[in-house]
Amino acid sequence: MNIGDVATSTGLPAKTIRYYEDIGLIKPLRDDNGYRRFRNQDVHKLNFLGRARALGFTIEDCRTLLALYEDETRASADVKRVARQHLTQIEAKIADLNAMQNTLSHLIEACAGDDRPDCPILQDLGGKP
Amino acid sequence: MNIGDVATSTGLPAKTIRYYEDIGLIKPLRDDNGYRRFRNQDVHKLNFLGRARALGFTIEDCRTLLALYEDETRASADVKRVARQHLTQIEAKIADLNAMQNTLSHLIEACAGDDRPDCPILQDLGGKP
DNA sequence: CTTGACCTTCCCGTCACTGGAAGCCCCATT
DNA sequence: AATGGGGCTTCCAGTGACGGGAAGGTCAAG
Repeated sequence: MNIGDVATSTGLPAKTIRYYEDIGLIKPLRDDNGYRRFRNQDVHKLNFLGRARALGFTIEDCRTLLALYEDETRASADVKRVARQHLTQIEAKIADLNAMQNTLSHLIEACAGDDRPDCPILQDLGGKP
Repeated sequence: MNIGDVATSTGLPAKTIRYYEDIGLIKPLRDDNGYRRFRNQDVHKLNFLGRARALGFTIEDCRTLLALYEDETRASADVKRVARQHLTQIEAKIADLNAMQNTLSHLIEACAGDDRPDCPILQDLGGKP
């Protein structure tokens, strides 16, 4: 399989696949013409990476998870730890965003949104005294 | 006021303040020795920027909002539109993160987290058939 | 033989900073 | 007067995870 086919089949952009090779996540073979040749295991890894990225894991987490995935002697505790740390970060982000959403939606509600200049949003940002 | 005092009083790092000048958000004066001299209006703008950034607005949004803030003839509708677009993006991010959190927390619950290799998290990422 | 779709590498740009180096400037102490 | 320490300046490079686009090689079809 060439990169285009792999891109189609995994849903990952070719650019991303090349990038993953650059940073050593996958190691496809090369044909004589220099084209990358992807084996099933490469495609499988890319699907793994795509799913892990979709869950928001960082590339470094993905590297770790992939190594654990390949390691038959892994302890599931190691996987769980990585996942739990990531979950904690996600929850922190959700909390931040919820706070922003709260503030913003209140301000928006309070704003007339007409052609007059009075605006509680700007008042708040300006440090309404 | 020199940059250090402004950093202390606004809570923004000096680096960030210099950056904001670089990209034209503020225009402090200069003393003869080349030091930036910040007027009250500069500090006020920086506080505005700090609050807008804390609400997650992009720098370009901040630029727009600051311009509206300074424009006595603004229409509050313009402010509201910017805020609503941003709120929409925040809500989209929250939805994404909630989906991740959902999936992740279920997977984590299902994982024994012991010294055995069996792991539903990796099974899921590997595309459990 | 040419066209057009692939593929390659390489370099720059993104966003909002952050770190660090090299070098002035100012004040206080010795 | 020299020194020390802090603060200030600029500039350059790096972050994460790619994406855009240029310049050029390769391949199958007509």
